[in-house]
Amino acid sequence: MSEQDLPPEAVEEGEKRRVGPRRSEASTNAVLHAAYIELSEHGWRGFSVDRVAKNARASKQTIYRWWKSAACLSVDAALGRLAAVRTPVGVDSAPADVRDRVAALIEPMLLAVRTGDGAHAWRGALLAAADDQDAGETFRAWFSEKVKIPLRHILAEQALKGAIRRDWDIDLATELLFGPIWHRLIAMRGPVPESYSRRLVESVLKALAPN
Amino acid sequence: MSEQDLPPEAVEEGEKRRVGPRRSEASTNAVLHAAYIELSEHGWRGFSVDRVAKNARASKQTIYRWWKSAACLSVDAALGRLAAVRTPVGVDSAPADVRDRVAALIEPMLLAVRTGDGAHAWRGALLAAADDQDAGETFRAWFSEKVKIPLRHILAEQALKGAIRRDWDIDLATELLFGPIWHRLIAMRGPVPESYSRRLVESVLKALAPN
Amino acid sequence: MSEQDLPPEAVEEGEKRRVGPRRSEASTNAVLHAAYIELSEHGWRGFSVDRVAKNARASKQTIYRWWKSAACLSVDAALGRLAAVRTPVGVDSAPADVRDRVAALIEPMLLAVRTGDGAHAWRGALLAAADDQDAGETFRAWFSEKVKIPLRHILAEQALKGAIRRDWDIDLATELLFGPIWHRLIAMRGPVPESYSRRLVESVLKALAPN
Amino acid sequence: MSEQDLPPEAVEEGEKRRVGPRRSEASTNAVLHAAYIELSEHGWRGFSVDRVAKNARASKQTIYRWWKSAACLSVDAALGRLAAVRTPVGVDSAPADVRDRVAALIEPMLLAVRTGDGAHAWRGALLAAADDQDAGETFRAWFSEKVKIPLRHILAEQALKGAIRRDWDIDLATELLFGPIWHRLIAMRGPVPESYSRRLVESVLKALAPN
DNA sequence: AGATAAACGAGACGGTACGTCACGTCTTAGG
DNA sequence: CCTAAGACGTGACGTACCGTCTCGTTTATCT
Repeated sequence: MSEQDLPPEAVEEGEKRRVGPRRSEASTNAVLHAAYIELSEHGWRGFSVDRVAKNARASKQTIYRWWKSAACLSVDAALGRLAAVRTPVGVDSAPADVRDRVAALIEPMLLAVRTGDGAHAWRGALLAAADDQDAGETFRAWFSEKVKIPLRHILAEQALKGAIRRDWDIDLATELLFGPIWHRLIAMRGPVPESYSRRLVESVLKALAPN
Repeated sequence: MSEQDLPPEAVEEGEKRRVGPRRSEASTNAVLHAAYIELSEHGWRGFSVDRVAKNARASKQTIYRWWKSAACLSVDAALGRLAAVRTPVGVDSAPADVRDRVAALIEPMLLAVRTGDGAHAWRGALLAAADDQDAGETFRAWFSEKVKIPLRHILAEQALKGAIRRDWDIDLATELLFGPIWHRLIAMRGPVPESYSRRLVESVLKALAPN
Repeated sequence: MSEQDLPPEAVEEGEKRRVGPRRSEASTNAVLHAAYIELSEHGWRGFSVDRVAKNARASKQTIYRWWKSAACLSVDAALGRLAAVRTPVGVDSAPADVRDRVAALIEPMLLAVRTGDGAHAWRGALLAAADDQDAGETFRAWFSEKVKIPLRHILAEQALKGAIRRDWDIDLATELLFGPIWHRLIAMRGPVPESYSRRLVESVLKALAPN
Repeated sequence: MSEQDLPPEAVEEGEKRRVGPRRSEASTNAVLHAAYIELSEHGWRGFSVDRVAKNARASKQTIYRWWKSAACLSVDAALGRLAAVRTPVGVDSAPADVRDRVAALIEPMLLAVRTGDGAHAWRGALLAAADDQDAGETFRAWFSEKVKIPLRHILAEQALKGAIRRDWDIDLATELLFGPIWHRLIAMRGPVPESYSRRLVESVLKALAPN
C-alpha cells in the first residue's frame, strides 16, 4: 500500500537473496531527475541517454541495467513526479460530490503540468509512451490503475443512481475526460487554467447524462 | 479554389520570375511518399531522413531545401494524404443534419487512420507536430482551417437556433471532439471502429447542449 | 611568341567558325582570380569550386566548360600569375654570368612566392599538380618549357666550356635546382630570403662541377 | 629505447591511472593500414575518412578520437611504414664511409617508395603534411629527428676534418639532399632507381665541399 | 530583321563525404 | 556484483561540395 511505485523493477518478488551491493537509490534518483530535466529541455526526439548519464554522473551501463529503453526511463521520470501530488483525499470512500471525485482523477496531472517545466517534460514523456511499445504499456498500466478503474467505480455508482445513461462506455468516458487535456497540452501547447478542470468535468458528465 | 495545398512553397505569390530549374515535382512526391512509409515503419523517434532520402532516391540536400526539419516533412507527408479524402460534400452550405456536418470534420482523419498503415503513420506525424515547434505550427494551421473554423460556423448556427448552450467555447468544443480520437489512437493504440464517429459526435453535442 | 599562354583552350586551331558569343574574358579572369584567392585561403584540400563560382560571380557550368577539374584551374590560376613577372631580359641570348642566367630560371617563382599570399597559393597549386594527373601534366609542360629546356641550353654550353662535368644529367640538375625550393616552401613552410637564390645556384653549379 | 613511436598518444606520461577500457591496438593498426591503402588508391584530395573507417571496420569516432584530422592520420600511416625498414646499422657511431652514412638517411624512404604502392601513398602523405598545419608539424618533427639531426652530426664531423666547407648551412644541406627526392617523386612522378641514392649523395657532398 | 546557336548567371538535382552526436554493448578498475 | 568512466562499431545528423542538368537571358553570326 505504501510501497514505492518506482522503480517497479526493484521489487520483483521472486528475487532470491543476492550477494553484493543492491541497486543504488542515489543513482536511481539522480537518473530520474536528470531524465526529467532532459525531457523538458530537449523534448522526446532530442532525448539523449548519454546526456542523462553525464548529468546524473551515472554510467550508461547503470541506466540500461534498470530501464529497458530511453522511452521507459522517460515515462518513469514523469510518472514519478506524480507520486508526490497524488490524491490528498481518499478516492473511493469519500462521500464528496461526484464532480470533485472525477476532478480528482485529472487534477494531479494538471497540477504537475502547471509547475515549472512540467508541461515540456510531460509532453515528452507522453510522446515517449506513444512512440514506444514498452513505455506505452507502462503508461497504460498506470493510467488504468489511477484513472480508468477509479472512474469506472464512480460511473457505475452514478449509473445505479440514474445520474448517467445506462449504456455508458468506460472507454469513451476516459477518452472524453483525458483526451481534451492531451489535445490542449500536447498538440496545441496551450495553457491549462485553474478553471479548466471544472468545466471539463462538467462537460463530460453532461455528455454521459441519460437521454 | 482547386489549388493544391502542398507544397505551399510552390505558390508563394511574391516570388519574382526566377531563372534556372524549378522544384522537381517528382522528387517532392517521392519524398512525401517515402516519409509516410518511414513514419509507419519506424515511428517518430526512429524516423531517419537518411532512409527517406535513400528510399525516395533523393538527396538529403533536396529534402532540407524544401522542408525545415524532419518533423515538418512528417506532418506534410501525413496531411498530404488527407487531401484526397477530404469533404466529398460541401461543408458550409449543406442543409444536412448537424450530426453529419460535425462528423464530416473528423471523418477524413478517421478514414485515413483506418487505411493501411495509416494509424502508425498518423501517430508518428502527430508526435512530430507535438515535438517540434515549426511542425506544430503547420499542423495547427491545418487544424484551424479544416476543423476549428468550420466547427465554429456550425456551432454558431446551432447556438442561434438554441440547440447548444449560449456560452459555448470553441476551444473546449474542439478538444472534446478531437481529443478523444487522439487519446484512443495515439496513447491507447486502440482501433477506431466505424461506429465511433457517430457516438463521439453525439456525446460532444450533448455536452454542449443547453442547461 | 607574344601569344597568350592562358587560356590555351581558346586557341585551338582546328576550330571552325562558330555562331554565338565567344568565351568571356571578364569571366575567365574573375574565375582565375577567385581561384587564386581560394587557394591561398583554403589550401588545396579545402579548395571549393562552389566558392570560386560564387566569389567570381560565375556559374559552375562556366568553370567546368573551360577547365577539366579543380586541380587544372588551380594550376592555371597560379601559373597565370607568373606571366607578369617573367624574364624581363632574354634568357638564351644574354652574355651574362652563368649564375645570373640560372638564377633567372627560379627568380620568377621565388618572387611570386614572396608577394602577398603567394606562398599559400603556390603551395596549393603545386599540391594540386602533384595530386592530379591532368593538372600535373599542365605543370610539367610549363616546367619543361620554362625551366628544363632553358637550363639544358645553359648547361650544355657550360659543359662545352668545361665548366661542368661532362656526364651531367639534366634531371638531377633540375632536381637539385628546384627541389630545395619546393622542400623549403611546401614542406617546411619556411621563408625564402633574398639571398637564397644566389646560394642555391652556387651550390648547384658546384655540385655539377667537374671531378 | 625500444619504445614504439606510434601511436604517440599512448605514452603520454602525465596520464594518471584511468578507469575503463584502453585504446584498442587492433583498431589502431587496422586504421593505419586502411589509411595507407586509401592514400595509395585515392590520393590526398580524394582521401575519404568514411572509406577508411569502413575498410578498417572501425568507426569514424574512433578515428577522430585518436587523430586530429585526416591529414594527421595520413602522415602517421606513412611514417609508420618506415619504422620497419629503419636504420639497420647504428648511424652515429659507425666508422663507415661518409657517403654511406648520408645515404642511410634517405634510403628508408626511397625503399618505402619503391615497394608496392609506396610511391602513391607517400605522395599522398607528403601532400597531407604540406596542406595541413598539424600534420605538417608531425612530419617536420619526424624529419628533424630522423634526418636533420643525424645529418648535422655527420656534417659537423666532416667540417672538422675539413672535408666540407666551414660555413655549411644545415638547412641548405637538408634541402639539397631531400628536395630532389621530393621533386622527382611528387611533382614529376618519376621512378627512383637504385643508383639514384649514390649519385644524389655524391652531388650534395660535392656542393658542400670547401672552396 | 529574324533565326540559330553558343555562352552565360543562377541554381536544383542525386550523390558522397564531412565532423559530430547518440545509440547500446563491452572492458577496465574501484568499492 | 554494482558502479563510474569511457572505448568500441554502428548509423544518423545537418552541411558542404561534387559534377551534371535545366532554365531563361544575352550576344554574336548566318540566313
